[in-house]
Amino acid sequence: MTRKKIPIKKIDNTTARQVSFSKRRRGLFKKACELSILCDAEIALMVFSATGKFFEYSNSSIGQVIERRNLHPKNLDKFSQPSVELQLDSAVHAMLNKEIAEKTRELRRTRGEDLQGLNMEELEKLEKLIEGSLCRVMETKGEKILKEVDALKSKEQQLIEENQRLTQRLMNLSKGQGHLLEQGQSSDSMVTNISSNSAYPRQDYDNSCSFLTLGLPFPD
Amino acid sequence: MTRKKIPIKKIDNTTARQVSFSKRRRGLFKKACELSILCDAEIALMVFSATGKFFEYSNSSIGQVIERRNLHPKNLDKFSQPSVELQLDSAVHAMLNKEIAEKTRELRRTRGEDLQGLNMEELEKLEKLIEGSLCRVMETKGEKILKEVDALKSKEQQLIEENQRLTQRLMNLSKGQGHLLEQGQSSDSMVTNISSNSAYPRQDYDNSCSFLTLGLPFPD
DNA sequence: AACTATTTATAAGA
DNA sequence: TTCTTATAAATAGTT
Repeated sequence: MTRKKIPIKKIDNTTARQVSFSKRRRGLFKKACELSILCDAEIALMVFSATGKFFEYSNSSIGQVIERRNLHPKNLDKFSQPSVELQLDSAVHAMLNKEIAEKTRELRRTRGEDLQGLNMEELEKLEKLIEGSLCRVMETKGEKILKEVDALKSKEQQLIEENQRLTQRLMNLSKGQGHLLEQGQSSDSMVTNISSNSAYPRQDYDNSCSFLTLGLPFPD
Repeated sequence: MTRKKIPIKKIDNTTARQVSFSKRRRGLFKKACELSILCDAEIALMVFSATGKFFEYSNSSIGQVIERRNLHPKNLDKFSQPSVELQLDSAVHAMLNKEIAEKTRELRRTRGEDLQGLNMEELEKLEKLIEGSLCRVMETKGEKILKEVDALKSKEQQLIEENQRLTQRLMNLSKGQGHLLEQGQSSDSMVTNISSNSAYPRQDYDNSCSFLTLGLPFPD
């Protein structure tokens, strides 16, 4: 297709044919790859050269595509013998396939794709549905955050109490052996140290606080 | 590859993606066909669109190519298709049912149901997804409204022109037979009557105005 | 579905 | 095989 237009028939010259095969095979695979990416398609491409060399491309896996092809309603008949059981199976397949197709279409619309066939009323309805979905997700998120804040607060309370107990013990000790406090710290700064050094690794109180135990980021 | 170079990533716009899919699929099949003829190659090409439609090309037969592939030393029967037998059917059922279950669960979550098992990160992701869906629906709705407003405007223009023509004809008539106007109306009120009595039922000019021809409600 | 300005693919030559 | 280049083919955006 360039220096000269060539007719679409087997290239006579063997060398030219092999060169063309290499170039065009690469071109074909590239096009297949682009199609799969651009248009979200699943593709399997198998090529045998005239000399028997094998090449294949698939964005998923050839086996997967072959299987999916065999499941496709269009190809079911090629597999079934005309026995009653198999006919039943085919009917079941057809039903299941139909269900999948419906769910797929519904899902795509719920994601805001394939909307051109809808009229204004249907669009309004879909909009309301999605708004509802969004509300529920946000609500769930809000509840989760509140729960985690509560958990944090109670953890904080426990730590404060623990601090107070420890401070008290130190105070009691220092009454008996006053010189020990001289090399120590004020009780205020001690609170800080105790909470950051001992609270995280300990699991004594509870583990409902997923921010701490799961390393989740604190919401903004 | 034309008016503008496009990046090789999923095309966002659904319509554009579908159009591109059609064009490129045809191009790909043509290239495959040319390669098989020019270079005497055996080719099998299977394509599933994002919406699940299936297309295939082969210069021999897909089944033959698949078989040849399975025989190829390179593909030491990894897990080639389990030949046509009964075990296939239960596997097929299982797979289809699994697919339905997955789609159902996905659909429920997209609707904001069954959210308890999700962590904060997943909730955020879902929220973004649904927001995107909502945007697309609202955008589609907006486009539709604009289109219909445009259609209405052009209809209006046509009616005005029709009115002017009719008025002109009446004027011309009245010049010839001045007395006829005495029992009639002014040309102003005539405009109103003409548009409401004769314009709606007529289809001479076009039928692109879906509010009028389909009886759609006018957006608020 | 058709058009067309560009980009991409590629036949021939080196 | 690989590179170059002149030309044919494919196709994105538009109508």
